[in-house]
Amino acid sequence: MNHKANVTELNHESRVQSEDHQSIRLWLRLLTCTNMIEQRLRARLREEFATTLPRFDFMAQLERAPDGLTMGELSQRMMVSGGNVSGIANQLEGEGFIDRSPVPDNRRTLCVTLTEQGRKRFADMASAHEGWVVEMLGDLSQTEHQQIMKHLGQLKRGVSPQED
Amino acid sequence: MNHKANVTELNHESRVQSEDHQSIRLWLRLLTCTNMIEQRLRARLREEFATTLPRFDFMAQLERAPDGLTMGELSQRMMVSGGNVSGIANQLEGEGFIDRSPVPDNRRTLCVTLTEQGRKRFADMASAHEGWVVEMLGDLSQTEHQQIMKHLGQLKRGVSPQED
DNA sequence: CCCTGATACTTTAAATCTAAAATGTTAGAC
DNA sequence: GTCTAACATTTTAGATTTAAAGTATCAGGG
Repeated sequence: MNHKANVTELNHESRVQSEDHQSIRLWLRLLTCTNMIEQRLRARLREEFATTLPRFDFMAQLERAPDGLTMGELSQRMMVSGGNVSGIANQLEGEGFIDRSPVPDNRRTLCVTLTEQGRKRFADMASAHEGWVVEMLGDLSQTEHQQIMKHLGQLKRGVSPQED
Repeated sequence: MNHKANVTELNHESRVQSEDHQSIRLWLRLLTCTNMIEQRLRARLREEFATTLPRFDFMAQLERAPDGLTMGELSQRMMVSGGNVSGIANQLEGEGFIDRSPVPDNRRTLCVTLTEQGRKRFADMASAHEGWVVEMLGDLSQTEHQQIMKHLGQLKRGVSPQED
């Protein structure tokens, strides 16, 4: 019995049934796509750079903010808890990839920046990372890319404006 | 200075810059959408049902498989490691929501099913969960829904067929 | 000045998650 | 029958994550 084709398709969406609401199907497909990509990126970063996705994300946020970011800004942008950011920052600081320096007018705040070594390290990883993402998503045509971006943009706006 | 509008927009995509590759932007937007939804669902499940997303996911997979699933099938469908599934199964079994029973023709395998109590418990959570998802994604029109599903389907197929 | 509440960050405790090793079972080769 | 490799699951060790509590700082009113 050859059920390989089925097996490779097993994921969150396996649970949908005909009576399921459209929105549930969409959510599960979204979750599946993200998990698939995330798992592959995670494995590659570990194999080739002995690092993790959150550590990469941390450095990526800093690379794009030449003036540095506060711990709180990093937490927001990475969409993880503050305690999480503290932990990763401790590691990266210990390894010499980032600096945490006090801000003159607010002693509560720390400004985090990449060190020169951190920038170099990130540059290596970033080009490999971009290659992996293009490998996974690059098959889509220009038009398809734009359409998906547009639709995810709508989706994002729909999710956002909710006050509890 | 009113920068509330900016603050609420901070997320993974904050790091994109004009020279970034299209595929990176798409990936970050996908990640942002998924994280936003996941965080809200996680909070609601905790507040209203004192449970977690992986536990909910575990039970959801079972609900849709009346004949039960093996531990391995659960691992695949939930897209998490086997050890993880063992841990959650221990909890849910201890609480009386699932059964793990041996399979006659293969003593390695366990068949996991929802107990009656588990089915009842899940039914409560599922209807609330569906409401939350519809609340977030339901604003999209029928056509938009279909288009996004189609595009994510393409994306999923593009990510999938990669052999390391 | 002294409170009060908000803010920025860190620490803590508990749950989750992973990769890898360990255990027990199966199937096929010989 | 015995060996070997593959398989299904659990266990282990360690890293990650979160929510919540804790610490320190700030800002404003009285």
